[in-house]
Amino acid sequence: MPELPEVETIKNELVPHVVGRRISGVTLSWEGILKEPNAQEFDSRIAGQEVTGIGRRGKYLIFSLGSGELLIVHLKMSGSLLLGWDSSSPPRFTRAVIHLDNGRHIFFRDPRKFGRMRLLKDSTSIIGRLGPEPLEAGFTPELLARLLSKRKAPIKAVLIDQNFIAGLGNMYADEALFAAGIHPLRPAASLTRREAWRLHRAIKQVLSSAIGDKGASVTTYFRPGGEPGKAQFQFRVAHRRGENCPVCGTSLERITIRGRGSYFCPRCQPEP
DNA sequence: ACCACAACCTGGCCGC
DNA sequence: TGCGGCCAGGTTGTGG
Repeated sequence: MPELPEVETIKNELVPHVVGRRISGVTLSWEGILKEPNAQEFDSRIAGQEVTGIGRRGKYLIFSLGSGELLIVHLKMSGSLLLGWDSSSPPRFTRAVIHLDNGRHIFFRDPRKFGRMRLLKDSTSIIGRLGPEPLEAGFTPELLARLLSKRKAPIKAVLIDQNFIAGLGNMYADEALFAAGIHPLRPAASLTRREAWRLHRAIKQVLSSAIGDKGASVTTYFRPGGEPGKAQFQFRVAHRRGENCPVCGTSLERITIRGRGSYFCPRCQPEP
């Protein structure tokens, strides 16, 4: 599932192949992948544009175009962007193909059809509400502690709220809570100052380490060249129900919080 | 402002 | 071999 480390990796690995190229056209194999504008207008506005840069905000990928417009892509749960030379044999579940002027193509593959792309003149409506970027300097322990003190919901639910912090998803929230020794059902405001600081450190560590491993290939995530990431091998609790805790040996548990599977160690992360 | 939940989607896996 | 049920979970919209 693409969270911040996966989207960051995709961005980094697309840049050398895509920035400076022109988009000769886009083929929609499934029109629902385009959120706005309509297909006809999209085609006329994007054809011939140079990609001048690729950025990331939270889990959004942002392609800057020569006209100043932005192509904003969200991969949701099962999307990937794969580079290839042969558009006559796209990967299975390809929903759109972005054709580049050097004969290369970006295949937007997405089995579950949750992913979307849109063409906008201005990104503020999309990313303006997002919380702070957890790997940037503005995300300080003091800021995290202050934000947490205002929220009564379970800390797990708060961490995956994109308006609270941008980019953290289900897997890395579980990993950060384990690293900080905090039970996922603890009310956010109940964290002590010391716990908030531990959590701040854990979030940064877990995300940076996963970027170093080029993301986690738990189910459908692949890098643009088709290779998997390696971060899943570093997971200590996520998707490991029934396995033994790497710290204390206790059997790891899974509970559902806000409809999301939450994995934790009942001993290292004591009940609220 | 905060909180909670349903809906959107479909493939892969497991047990029977 | 087939089939039903579970699991994966980011965002949006709705309502309290």
